[in-house]
Amino acid sequence: MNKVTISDVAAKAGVSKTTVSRILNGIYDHTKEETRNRVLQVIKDFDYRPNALAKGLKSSRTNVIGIVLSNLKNPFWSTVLEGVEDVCRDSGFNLMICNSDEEPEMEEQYIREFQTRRVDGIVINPTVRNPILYQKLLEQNYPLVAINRRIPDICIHNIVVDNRKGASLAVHHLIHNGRKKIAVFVYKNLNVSTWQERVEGYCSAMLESGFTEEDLIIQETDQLSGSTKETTLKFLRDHPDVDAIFSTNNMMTLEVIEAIKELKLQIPKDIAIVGYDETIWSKHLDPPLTTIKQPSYEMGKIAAQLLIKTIVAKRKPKPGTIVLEPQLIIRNSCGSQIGK
Amino acid sequence: MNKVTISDVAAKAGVSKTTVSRILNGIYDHTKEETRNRVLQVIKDFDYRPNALAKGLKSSRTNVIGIVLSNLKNPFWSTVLEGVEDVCRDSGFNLMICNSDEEPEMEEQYIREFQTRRVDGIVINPTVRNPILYQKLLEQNYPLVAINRRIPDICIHNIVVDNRKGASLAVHHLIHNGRKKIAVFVYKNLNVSTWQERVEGYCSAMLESGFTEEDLIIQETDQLSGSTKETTLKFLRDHPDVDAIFSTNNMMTLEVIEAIKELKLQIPKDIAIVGYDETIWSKHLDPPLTTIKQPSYEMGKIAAQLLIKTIVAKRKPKPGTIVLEPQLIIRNSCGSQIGK
DNA sequence: TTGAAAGCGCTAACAG
DNA sequence: CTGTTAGCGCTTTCAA
Repeated sequence: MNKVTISDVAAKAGVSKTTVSRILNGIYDHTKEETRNRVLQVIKDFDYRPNALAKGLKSSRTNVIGIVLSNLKNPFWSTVLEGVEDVCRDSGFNLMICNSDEEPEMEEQYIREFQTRRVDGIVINPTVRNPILYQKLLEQNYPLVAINRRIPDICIHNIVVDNRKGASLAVHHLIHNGRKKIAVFVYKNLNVSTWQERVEGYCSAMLESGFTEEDLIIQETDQLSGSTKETTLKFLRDHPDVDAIFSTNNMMTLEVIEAIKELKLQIPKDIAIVGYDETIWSKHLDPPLTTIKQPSYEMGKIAAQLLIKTIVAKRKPKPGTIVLEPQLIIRNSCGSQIGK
Repeated sequence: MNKVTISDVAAKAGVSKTTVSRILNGIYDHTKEETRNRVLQVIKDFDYRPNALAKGLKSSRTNVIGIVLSNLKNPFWSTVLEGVEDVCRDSGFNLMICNSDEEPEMEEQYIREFQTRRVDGIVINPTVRNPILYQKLLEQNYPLVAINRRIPDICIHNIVVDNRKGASLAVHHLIHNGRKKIAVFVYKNLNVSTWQERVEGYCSAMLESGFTEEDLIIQETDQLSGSTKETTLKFLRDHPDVDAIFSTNNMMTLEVIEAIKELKLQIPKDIAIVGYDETIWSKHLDPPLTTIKQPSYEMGKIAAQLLIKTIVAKRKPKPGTIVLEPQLIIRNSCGSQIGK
């Protein structure tokens, strides 16, 4: 492969490894321009590339960060990844990626592997089921930023979107469009703050708009492909009076719509629907979907920036929770009224 | 951070580093069970983790592979990535990812960085505009597998999907559904074999079905968001007699459909449409989209398996081109006729 | 302005 | 069955 080392370069240029190293790292202050040019020329001639392993071993900085995600299939995450990638590129970092698949054991194992590889820091969408692990990382002072989900009781960098606000936006939009029986659909999962918060946001928005506890309709559904469609079918038969559904996930929304159509109900005439997450296909659905957009690219970008800053800066940023704002994108799935 | 090294473990256990190293690497043949247990215990007590950098430096194997993609946004690629990820997990490899953004300079730079980090091999969706680079990699014997696009004239591992076949499937389906004026839409890009091949497949399928050169309608369009919609609008006005469009890309298809609807034309009554790539949303479009499915997950999986095999095996697999089969998924965007 | 030398943490002959 | 020793390719005092 690439067998040329710093010694080869030094020998050829008739200088010491030290000098080459200095030049490599831009420490020009102490090298004569002449030698510098000579060395640079040799480097080019040899197509020499410093071995990052050796460098990292010595300097305990690898300029690599890791990201652990849990579901690449969801375009929400590819967008986050893009944000992270762009920042890495601009900061001279490389990126390692892995998939916890929502399993705490996998999450723990991957984090260990990342540490083993001396990755400088980690961006993670946490399963939230490894509190002791997160705590330990914090104590080790290991640069870490958790995104999308809140990690309770542990003071680490945490970047989330305001899910209560998002839900509130959705519910109010529905109410302003004259809907009277509004249900919320949510995946079963006790540990995930995002979904809890969306349901909570739904509840408070309903209550503060004059609805009562009895008006709250919360339908849980399974994340297994296809099962939301079944759930929706059954739900719609059991609740013929429901005239609006707030669907709290982008994949879920697709199945909800499918079920509605299968029952020959019309959107938005019979049922209005607000989805969560703006995707490439949202506006191409029939009808174009009104949805809550999350700043996913920004989340990735901010997370990576924050992480890299805590890695390189002397004065580390104080950990805390950064809350990003969701946004209502109005299209035609709730009726024609514009704005709220 | 994690300051405990192999020496600490050795000292504590009262053995040499060699012994610890052997145990770490599962070379149990030459260690007494008693010492082994003692060492293992110390490792656990210390929560010791070998430094992968030092290991890689010594053994010139990092157990990391790199993947260079060009467009994370497209779900086709997230699926490929998933395939690669799954194989890595099963084989004890970690994955570095980057985004060439379709720019040859970026591609070259990232490949260099990967080599600098002593990544054991690379999976790449090549821009195909760096022939000398690919050639050099081949000569260096650097493990590399190119996916999705054909690299002409260079004998490296290359995994592609049969695009002519895919196009042929699409065109024949359209013809069997009675369409007479069939157009193909393709992105402008002279270097990308996938798109060329789809157009060629369209042409041959048309010609062998009794159409003549004059019947071929090839519409190029720009990859910039929104511009395909404009192109389609203009196209449909200029070609009012066209009754079918074969759209060679999944994003493109969304815009084509949007334009068709804007003109109040009906799918499939007025215009039939076959898309390329099966996505999560294909079946939820209005009407559900008939499309050519590519085995994207398999492509990622096979690529990673092949790459890892050439990395670890003594007898390297012979490079060559592996062709995967596309598949026609029939839904309702071409009329109701089932099968071909 | 430059270089010698001592490691970073690990592996792998080679000896015992 | 276990240890000694010599590096892997780089950075970084310290000295010249």
